[in-house]
Amino acid sequence: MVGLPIPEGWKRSHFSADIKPSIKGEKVTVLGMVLSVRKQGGLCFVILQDRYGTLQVTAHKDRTEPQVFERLTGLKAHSYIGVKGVVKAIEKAPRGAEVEVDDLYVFSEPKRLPPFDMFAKTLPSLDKRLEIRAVDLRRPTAQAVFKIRHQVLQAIRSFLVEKGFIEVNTPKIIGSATEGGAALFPLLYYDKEAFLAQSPQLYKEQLSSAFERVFEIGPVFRAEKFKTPRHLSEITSVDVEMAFADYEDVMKLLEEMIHRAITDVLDKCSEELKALEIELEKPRLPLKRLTYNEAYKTLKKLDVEVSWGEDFSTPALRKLGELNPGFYFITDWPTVSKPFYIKPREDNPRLSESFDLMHGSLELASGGSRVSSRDLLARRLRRQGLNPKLFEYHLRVYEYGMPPHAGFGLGLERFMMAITGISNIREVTLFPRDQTRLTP
RNA sequence: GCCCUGGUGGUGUAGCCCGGCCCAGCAUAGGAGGCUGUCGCCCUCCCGACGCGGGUUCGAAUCCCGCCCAGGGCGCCA
Repeated sequence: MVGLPIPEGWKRSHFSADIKPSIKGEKVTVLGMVLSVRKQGGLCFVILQDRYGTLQVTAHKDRTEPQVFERLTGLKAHSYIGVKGVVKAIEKAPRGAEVEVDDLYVFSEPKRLPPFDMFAKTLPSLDKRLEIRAVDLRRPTAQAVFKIRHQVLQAIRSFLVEKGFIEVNTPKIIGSATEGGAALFPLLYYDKEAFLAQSPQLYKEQLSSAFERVFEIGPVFRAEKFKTPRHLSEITSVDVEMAFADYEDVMKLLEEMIHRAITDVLDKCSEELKALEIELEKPRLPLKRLTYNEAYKTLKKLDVEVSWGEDFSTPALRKLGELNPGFYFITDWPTVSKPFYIKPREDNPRLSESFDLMHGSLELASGGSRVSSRDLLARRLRRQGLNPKLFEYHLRVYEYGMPPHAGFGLGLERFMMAITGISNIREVTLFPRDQTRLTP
């Protein structure tokens, strides 16, 4: 029976969520995956999981066809089945209603056991689960993470669209580094050397001159050889760029965007939040804004090692996270610590119009006002040791005029970590890529 | 790349410091059976493991060396 098309009469009539006391007496066909089978003498309870949740299926020995009863009680978790039966309103049943089996169709049974139990308190190591990630994702708690992720993406998209942004996609195969540095994956592009894009940065800036407001949600690639619970080689970046705006404007946009995302998750994902035991709170706007210099002084006072002009070390960020739980901005970074396209402040060029969005000690996003003068951009490139010739394709656009613009890039997985409180980025990524993991 | 910790049945762990009491304990999954309102059911019985290679020793899961793998920390960043 494995591999056969869905047989006559076995199309789904109801989802689990539709089985309520109010439709008692109706004949239904439900399809899904078996989570558990509990036999109790002449009674059998099967928990079936589908797209919308779980449902109890019951069989009484004295009321069910003997073959059907035998087949049902013999089922293992991870079997994909169809059940025809009548909806009963039963107070003792999980959702106040259950389906009493008349007929059963088994689409597929597992040939082997997954190395974990669907409800187990103790899970196998993440490493083991990732080897058969799709099976791991059958666990209700694992699913909850990605249902929340979906809601976050929906919220971000509709928020940005409402604000007049258009969604774009830019090349992921590029001919030269976007921001310099060595953190790129090289690849062979026909007979040329090419790279996987580490950011849509330059493209989105260019596009902001044509469309004014653009955003892209897509993968970016980093070849950094880091093995930490918050780094991956491939991540999803939410990139936003806006003409006629400065960093204050886009900080406001960003905080409203995450507020909207969290609000929507609270409204629409209460089941998932419950499954993950998350106490999510809406951040209060405006978020706290801490300047780099303020943070620097605070850390210095606490005898944390800091060096002006450099990014904060991990231990320093941990300290800042202790002092500032939740979401906050660190603004006005030293110009030397930021990429060439970040605009120095007019009143003090040693500082830049830039910000990082933090959640505790975790960096979620960074952004700022951009340089819109071609000559300044070329000068900044040179000063950072980059070859302006490699960026000719980019500088060229600026010769034809460029509006002032600003933007940010938000790491979607990092944001998911902040929302869910999950401390390993792999756990909030369907198929994570890191130094050692290239499959599945 | 460096530093630190750890690898015991399908899975999660106890045992390791202080070698023999460990033909390795517990839980869960799996197999057999029992149970008519369970709800991560319950009860009885069964099955099943010391990462790999060398060494020390009368004797190694336990001590030593090498390798492999994993987790954490650091640098970098989202």
